[in-house]
Amino acid sequence: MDTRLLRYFVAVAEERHFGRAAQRLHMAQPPLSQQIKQLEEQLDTQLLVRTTRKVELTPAGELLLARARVLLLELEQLERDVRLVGQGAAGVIRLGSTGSATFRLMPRLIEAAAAQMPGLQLTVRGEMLTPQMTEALAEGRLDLAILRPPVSGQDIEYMLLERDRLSVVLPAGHPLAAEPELELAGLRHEKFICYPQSSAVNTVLVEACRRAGFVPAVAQEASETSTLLSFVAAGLGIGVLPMSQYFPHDTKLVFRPLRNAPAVDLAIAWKAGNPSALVRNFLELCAPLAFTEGPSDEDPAD
Amino acid sequence: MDTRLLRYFVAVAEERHFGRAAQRLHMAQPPLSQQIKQLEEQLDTQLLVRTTRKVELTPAGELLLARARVLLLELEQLERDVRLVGQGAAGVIRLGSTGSATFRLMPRLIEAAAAQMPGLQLTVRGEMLTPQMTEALAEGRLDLAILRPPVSGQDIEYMLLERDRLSVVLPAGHPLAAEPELELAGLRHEKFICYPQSSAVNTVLVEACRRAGFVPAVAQEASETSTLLSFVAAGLGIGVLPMSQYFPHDTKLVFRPLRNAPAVDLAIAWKAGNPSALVRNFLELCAPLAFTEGPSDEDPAD
DNA sequence: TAAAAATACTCCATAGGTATTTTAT
DNA sequence: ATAAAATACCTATGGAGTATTTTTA
Repeated sequence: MDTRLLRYFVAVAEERHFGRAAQRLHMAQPPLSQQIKQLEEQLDTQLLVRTTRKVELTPAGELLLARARVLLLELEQLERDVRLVGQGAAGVIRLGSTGSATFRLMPRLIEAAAAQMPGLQLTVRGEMLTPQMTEALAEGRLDLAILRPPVSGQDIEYMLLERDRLSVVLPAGHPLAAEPELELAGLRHEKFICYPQSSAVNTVLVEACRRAGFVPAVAQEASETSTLLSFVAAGLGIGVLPMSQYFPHDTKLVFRPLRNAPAVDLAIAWKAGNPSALVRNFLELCAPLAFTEGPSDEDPAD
Repeated sequence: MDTRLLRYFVAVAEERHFGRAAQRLHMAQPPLSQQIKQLEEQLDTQLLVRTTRKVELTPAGELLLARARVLLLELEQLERDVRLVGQGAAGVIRLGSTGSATFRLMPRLIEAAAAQMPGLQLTVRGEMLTPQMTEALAEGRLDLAILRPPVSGQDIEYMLLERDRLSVVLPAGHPLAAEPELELAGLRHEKFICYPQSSAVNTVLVEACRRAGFVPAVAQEASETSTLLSFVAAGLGIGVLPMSQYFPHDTKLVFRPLRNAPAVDLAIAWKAGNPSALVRNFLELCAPLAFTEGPSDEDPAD
């Protein structure tokens, strides 16, 4: 059974008149009569009772009319949806994210997506680490990931969203809090509250310390920024983290910039090759949100 | 979008191979490639990624595959259902019935219908009177009615299902209970518990009494048989009702046949003209259930 | 280089058009 | 008598076939 025949039947059944239905279908009456007859033969069932004065539906015709309408609407909807997905205007993006993007960058992205890509459904998995995310991208378990470069090796492309710099967070009474700006080398005897070993920030920190000639002493690991800050506030050690992570929530904490602070970038990454139209559209949406030097809306000093 | 194209697409998407899909569709590969290309052009959307080694689905293709399968199944189901309704194997019959058929005849009909016409849905309205039912049939509010002839006039056809005869029911101590068989004329001085005036049984009774030379004195009307019998048992009067209504439920009641008992028939009626295939099938199913003399499985005497 | 999809072309089935007839009110 | 559907016949679009080329793993 062809959708064309269904459309023809619905037109005739609704108009109860072959002539008017033919007009509505932009065709002549005789071929319409033929096609309806053919439909009835195909279904081996009389659908219409015709006299020269009126056209009436048989019970089978009533059933067909009701259900054909629904089917045709569903088909139309399907066509629309396929078009939307094809144009990258609708669909699901599985987005991984580092924990430190959750509170500043992610809300902006989600807001922008909701406004500009209403057909997009974002499935966010937060609190992931860079190697986890690159692996998930490579294996197709994620479509996009917000992570901190560097990216180990293969098959991952990315676009910078934010260029950030490391800064130091100290407990309020700490002697180094007297200095307006700190040197990394001056921290060699401190105890550090660190992000997990495999995290991008920790990788950058350890490498920077190595260049400054020491290995940082890890007092405690903390996988979330809030935990890390509370450990620092409790005096368990000092923290080193991206400036953007700071906002003045606690008087027991003091932030100090680092001279020649190592850069930590935030980027959106995808598997190299052909990202889907949807992913491409989302990346276009991200591009204007990207900026290259630390936060501008908040002052990280003190 | 044509169902043919959907079928083609589903075949290719499932086989992930144009050649095999073409085989499955009993056609050559080149026209299949062309048709899929055409579908993609119609939808303005790439559905498949082809290389010479493998065929893969785009997100739009995945969506189309999933939903096209559903749509095609629905279409198939619709075709089946229309066929069933067309052949009168499925659909709804609105069946009216006189109250006195509810306990003997109706269960047999319903059982037979459930067994032989599983697609049939019977909507039964019981406790109706003959004139109500003929009117409802004429106006198309009922498809069939189980009623007692005669049918007043117009446009109603019927088939006899049961030929029954009137009998008398007496309170146990009644003088007439001594007789094994009664004459209607002998009841001229009795008080009667009657069915409603417009009921078919009452019509037959009044006419029979008129011919016997009297007008029955109505002590009480009762629209249901059970009510009527309880009034008789209470000694409020005697009853006259079809033999088939009797079964020995009460020792306070005595049944006696009437000599030359007037016939009361039970028939199934429909609007004259072209009953639908469904109604015709149901009538065919009823025909073998019809019988012409009173109950054979139960003995109405005493 | 070999398997598979795409292209080029040909053909014919059939959807749709026009002219006319039949039918029911 | 007339409006409307059915029939008869014709045309041409496009779906499907065969032969061949292109592509990429």
